[in-house]
Amino acid sequence: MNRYEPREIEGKWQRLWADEGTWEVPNPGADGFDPEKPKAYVLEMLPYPSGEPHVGHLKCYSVGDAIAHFRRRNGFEVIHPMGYDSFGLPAENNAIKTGEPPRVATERSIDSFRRQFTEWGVSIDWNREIATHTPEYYRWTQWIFLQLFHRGLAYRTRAPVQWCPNDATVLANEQVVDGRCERCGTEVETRNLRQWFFRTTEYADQLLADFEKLDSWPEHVITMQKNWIGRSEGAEVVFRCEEAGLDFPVFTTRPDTLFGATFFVIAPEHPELEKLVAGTGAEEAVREYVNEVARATVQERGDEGRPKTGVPLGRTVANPVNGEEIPMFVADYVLMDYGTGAVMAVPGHDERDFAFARAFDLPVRRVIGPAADEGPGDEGPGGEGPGGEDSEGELPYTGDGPMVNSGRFDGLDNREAYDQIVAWLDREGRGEASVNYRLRDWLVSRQRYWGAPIPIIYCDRCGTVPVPEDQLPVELPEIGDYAPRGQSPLEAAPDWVNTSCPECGGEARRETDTMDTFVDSSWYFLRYLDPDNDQEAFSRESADHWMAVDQYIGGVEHAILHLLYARFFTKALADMGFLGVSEPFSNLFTQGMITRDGAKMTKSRGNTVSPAEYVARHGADAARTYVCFMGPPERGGDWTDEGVEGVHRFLSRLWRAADEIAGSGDTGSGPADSTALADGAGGDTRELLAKAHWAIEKATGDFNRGFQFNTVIAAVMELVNEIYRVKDGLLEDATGREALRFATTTAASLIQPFAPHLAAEVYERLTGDRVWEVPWPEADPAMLRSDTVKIVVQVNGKVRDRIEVAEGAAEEEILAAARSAANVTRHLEGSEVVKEILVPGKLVNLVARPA
RNA sequence: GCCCGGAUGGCGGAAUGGUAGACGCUGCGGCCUUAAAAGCCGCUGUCCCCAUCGGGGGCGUGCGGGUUCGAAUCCCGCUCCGGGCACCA
Repeated sequence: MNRYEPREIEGKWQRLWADEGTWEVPNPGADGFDPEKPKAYVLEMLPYPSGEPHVGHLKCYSVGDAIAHFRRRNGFEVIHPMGYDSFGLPAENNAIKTGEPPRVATERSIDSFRRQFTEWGVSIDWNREIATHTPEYYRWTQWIFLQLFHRGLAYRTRAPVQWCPNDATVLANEQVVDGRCERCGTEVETRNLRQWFFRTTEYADQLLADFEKLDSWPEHVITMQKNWIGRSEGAEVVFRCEEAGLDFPVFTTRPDTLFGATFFVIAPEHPELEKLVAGTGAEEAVREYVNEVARATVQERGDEGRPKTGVPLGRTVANPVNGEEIPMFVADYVLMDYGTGAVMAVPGHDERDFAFARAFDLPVRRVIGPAADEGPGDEGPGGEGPGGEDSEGELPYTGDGPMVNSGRFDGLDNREAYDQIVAWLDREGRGEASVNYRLRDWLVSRQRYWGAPIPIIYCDRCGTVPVPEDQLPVELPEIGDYAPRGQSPLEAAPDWVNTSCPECGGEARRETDTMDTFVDSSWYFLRYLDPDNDQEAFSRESADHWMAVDQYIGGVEHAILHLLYARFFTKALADMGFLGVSEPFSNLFTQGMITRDGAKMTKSRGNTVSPAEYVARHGADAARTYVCFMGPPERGGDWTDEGVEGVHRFLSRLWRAADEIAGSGDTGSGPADSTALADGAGGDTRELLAKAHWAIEKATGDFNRGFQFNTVIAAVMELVNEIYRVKDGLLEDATGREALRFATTTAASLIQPFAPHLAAEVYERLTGDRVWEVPWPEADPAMLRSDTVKIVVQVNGKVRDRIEVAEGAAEEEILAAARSAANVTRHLEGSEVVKEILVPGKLVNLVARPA
């Protein structure tokens, strides 16, 4: 008998697939393109090539490849490309340390990734491979930047931005977590710099509304994005400071509490602050406070539990609803980059305003009573009933109720008052309904070397001039020193920086910042569709055919950043007429993280798993199948060596069964016909065939039901166990051998999405056919039925016996058999049956009561 | 604090109103072998009872209640663990 040698088998099939270009698919208009064939775009998130792929990659591409194979065998033309997110900080930081150019290290990593993906046997159309650091790619990243610029969606402005002192660059809001740099964990600082932004806020509403257009995204990812966009409805209300001659609009979600405003707060960065305090005598104290706030880290300022601080300004503003003059303060709990940078403070109905009022001993006024229907039957502590002093209720009160202390609105339900007050403000020209978002514009400038240069030139005469499209790409120059010094390392390449103005031809300077690498990965799925096009980023025709991505697979850690940016790009490109779809990813699958010894794998813990090592030891098929078998793929799992070995053992059993059957002499060729075989067959032959059809049914169902790969694989394991149970007996005769051949080829066929090499080998040996070209099997309903069914008999809900009855037996017949089952009669002794429940094909429950 | 997940044998998990623990791992036993490895076969939630093969019963899906003939599954109230958000007016 031969041994299962995965490395030999895998190498053989990988060479064949590469030589034949098995996974390559043609674009519309190309040779072999079939317009009738439905397409499926299966895509895993673009990997960042660093060193070697880790188990997270193994899982992602194993899951994605299983889906790709399954779709192909269900009749789809599957586009399944691969590339590299090859700009980015790790390569650059390595360059700073070692002096080795980032390109060299990056391309070495890319080679390693490509080699391993090949060794894993992932079914990739390598003709479409891209890498974002190549001029052929970033030329079009720059081109898209220019399109956004022309449309007003890319702009440059001076703004307070978050600066990471360690990485020496600014960061997008999304890249700051708890006041720290998401990448390196350093506390970020606020700096006031001129930077490039993409106007993501322009699409805030559409980004929210279009969740409707998605077929299947995990609910929690949608929730996370909704929270991130943070839409709030409210009103903009103008408060006027007559002494300073200034108007201060505020945004509030609670215009119904307007009569409760007892003071007014503006942010320390508010542009009118200096003008406002001039001549009040508070200038010095305010300046000191503002400086103090500026020194604090973003994290310190963001701490919610911190006591409220602030400084009175010696000015008042008039409350538009009642003309009341209320004092103004500057305080850092008001943020400049949300709303208008100023708030009306209603301490009676807002926690934060309440805390500030306590600290500064300011009046607190109730303007909404507790809801009248606090619950009549509700036995609250000291429930005094409606006659009690309900205005003594706890403040701040953030619930609903009737209006009080609100002039002509008193007595109204506060929801109703909300609408009336907004309408009144509108009529008086003092305010209007308004919507605010938490989402900010996307800061894309980075003061780093290893990214796509921003294609802009600054000319003293002409101002900010976009690089003409025919001069793209603006190539990244070679430089000698990559160390960041608070400005882009590109400043150190004078030949490159100094250029001529495309408009007037005079002396001009290039923009030296590069783009955030999330820009590169916001459109790569479009470049795959037309990777060699040197006239366009992608042709409209190719995008119309292949988009949207039918199944996107990746880690949940990209739930906000990458997915939001890619959605923004898609919408902008669609609005500019380059695309016919406005959502890039119809279906999203987020795979769970693999841990080791219950902990996240990190180099410092020393608990990392090298996929290459396991592929070398047990084969790619075992490694791939194992990561899909660990548990439901959307959940995480703990890697164990025994687990991989178990899967290897299973594949090995399948291989040896096939080897034995193939070596047993006269077997048929081509696929075995199980229907013909089943005709008149009994005993083990019949049972084996039935098990094979059961496995087809189970595997197909679980595949379609949210990619439950663990149970798909378990079903095939059961089939293989059944093959072993009957194998020795059935090898005796031709019919038995044919049944075994059918069961074994079925097992190979069902395991093919996970273990494509082994499946190809087994299938070819037993049928002469290529399994990846064979349609996904279909279960024969006739084979799923059996002549008899086992029925569980319960007495009062407890299982007491099992009976076997003919399929389709009459109800009375089954109940009679149930009542007379040996162990049932014992439990019914001295009782009478008062109710009989029959679940067809499953169970009988006899409800008995003492007689 | 708010919003999402999750909790089932020694372990990963299966079962989404109808036999709890499929499948895999671990462990134990048997066969094969001079021996070992590999392989093959069997057992493996827990406690108890009768017994020779075997058979029977109690308990059991984080905790407490409820609905139902029947609940891991549905409802109400908790506990713990994981993730996300958090001075966003």
